[in-house]
Amino acid sequence: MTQVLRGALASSSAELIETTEDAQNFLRWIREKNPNSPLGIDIETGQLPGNHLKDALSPWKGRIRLMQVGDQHKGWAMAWPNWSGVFYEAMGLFRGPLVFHNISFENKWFRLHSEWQIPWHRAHDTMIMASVLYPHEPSVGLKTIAQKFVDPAAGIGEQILQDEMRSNGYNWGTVPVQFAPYWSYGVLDTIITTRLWELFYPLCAQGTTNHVAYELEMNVRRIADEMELNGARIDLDYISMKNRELRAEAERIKDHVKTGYGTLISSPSQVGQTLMKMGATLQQTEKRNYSVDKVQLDIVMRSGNAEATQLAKLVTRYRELEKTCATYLESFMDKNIDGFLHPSIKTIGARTSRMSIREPALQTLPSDDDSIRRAFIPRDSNSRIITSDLDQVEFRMFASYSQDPNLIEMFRLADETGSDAFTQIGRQVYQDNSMQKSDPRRSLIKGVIYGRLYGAGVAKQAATAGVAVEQMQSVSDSLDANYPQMVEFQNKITDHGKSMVRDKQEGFVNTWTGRRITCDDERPYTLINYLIQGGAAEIFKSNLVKLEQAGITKHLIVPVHDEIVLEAPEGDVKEVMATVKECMTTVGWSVPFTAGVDGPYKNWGEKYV
DNA sequence: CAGCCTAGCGCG
DNA sequence: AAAGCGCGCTAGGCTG
Repeated sequence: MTQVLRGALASSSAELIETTEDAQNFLRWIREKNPNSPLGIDIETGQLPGNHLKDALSPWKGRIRLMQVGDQHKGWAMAWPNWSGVFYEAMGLFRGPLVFHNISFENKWFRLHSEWQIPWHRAHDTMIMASVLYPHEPSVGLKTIAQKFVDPAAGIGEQILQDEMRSNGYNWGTVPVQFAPYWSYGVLDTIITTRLWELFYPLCAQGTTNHVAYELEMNVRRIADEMELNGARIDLDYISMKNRELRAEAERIKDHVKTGYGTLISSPSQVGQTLMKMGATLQQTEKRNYSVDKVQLDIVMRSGNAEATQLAKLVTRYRELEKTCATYLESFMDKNIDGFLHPSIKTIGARTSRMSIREPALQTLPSDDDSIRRAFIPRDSNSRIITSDLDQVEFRMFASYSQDPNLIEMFRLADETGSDAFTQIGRQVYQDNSMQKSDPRRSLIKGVIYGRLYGAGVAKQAATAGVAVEQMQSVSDSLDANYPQMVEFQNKITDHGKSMVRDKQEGFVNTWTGRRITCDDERPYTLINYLIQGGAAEIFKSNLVKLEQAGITKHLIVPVHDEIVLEAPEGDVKEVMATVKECMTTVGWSVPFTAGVDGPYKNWGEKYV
């Protein structure tokens, strides 16, 4: 069946393979293709009959329904798995570049449902290209990007398909493959993707400033997919036991507060009103409500009013229980598949290129106690958990950039003697060689340094540390006296940003890979943070590539900004730990990036006790 | 009822 | 002169 596409890209055509003759025509078309010109690949998936609609997008739960292949002008669709053999044959014939928009999606489906696997060395992703080239774009989805760069009408296909599906009562699981709007607009996506490649590839090919970041991101995407597929094993017995216990306590508190005060404990506005009636003083938020966050409740608890103190205590405890149960334990029970969590890793999650993880948010597990992390266990009883953290990666990067000789020497000494960098600074700044890591002055130093990296002023640094501004100012002054080039470098970056904004240009920094990160016009002071946070994220990503090259991708579980969690069979633990240490270390900077390796553990929580 | 916003809170 | 950076999730509350 042939369709001439309407609307956007009107001169393009799409064909559905329904007979062996169609298949032969498709294979002839593939053979005659110019191998230097790319082939776009896209799939449509759906939930299994009787399953939930949301399962349509999960490679662990859904099924592939349609495969589409196309170039800038013409594309083909074929039902899966009926014509999978023809697809495999075509992939064997074509040796040129393959282009996807969001390769991670297709990759995981191919990994779980296909004999053919993506040849990554000649694979491209126009979504990753867009993310690297235009980090400020709010959305890099195919429709949005195509409307902007290919054809303002590029979104019409999806709209027509949606309307047609609705009026026929179809969804992604039930729509017949032969339904023309379905397969023809599926084909259109490959045509659009190939055209995006034509626009973007020259901007990130070898020789361009974006090339290093693009290659890094393609590699990281492949590795992140393997982590998603590996999954994180969780202890369901422990989780349900813990949840029952904490839920019961939460319900008791909730009922008690409802009957005792007539207040819905989970409602900040009701809690605020009740506390005010009890005579507490609360800060107002921008809206009319009173603020009842942790800081305000702490103040209430210290104010002396017994009744208000009691309620504040209950609210604090309730929130802790609610967070633990809802965000973590129950979310894990809901999302696990056969005892494994397969989170979704967005490899360019932040504008600084940091990764983010969803469903569930495995980067935000509590670290002040072990109750959640101990739910994470190795995949089998013979394996152990290992973790590796970069040592002060952002501070080290700041130090290298600053080129401050005292700071560089301080790190050299700290690494040589195996001592903690902030303690080492304390010894120098306070002229006290007996200073230990537990010294309270250490945390002030750490507060000033990270506060600066984030763009905070001394007042904010003092407030965060809970000390007087004068005290913080004196720490800050001492640091500047000892390491003057730190603040000079910071000023250089911010001043450059400010002057760019004054000249009506975007303020930006280039990270060490060449990646360009822009700031909001009114916030040039964020550039120093972007440079460091972005650069550190890229160091960590490079380490992931080294881990893959060392052959231990199958052991990777979850990345946490500057930490990687792994597992390994007990017998291999020693060797894996040595490999991890090596891969997580980067030399060649004025201050090297070092890493610790911890374990082996029987669960992730053992690291936190 | 879905979709969106805010307040609040978890992490590096 | 000063400016806290970056995320995801949940409950309550409001809107269309």
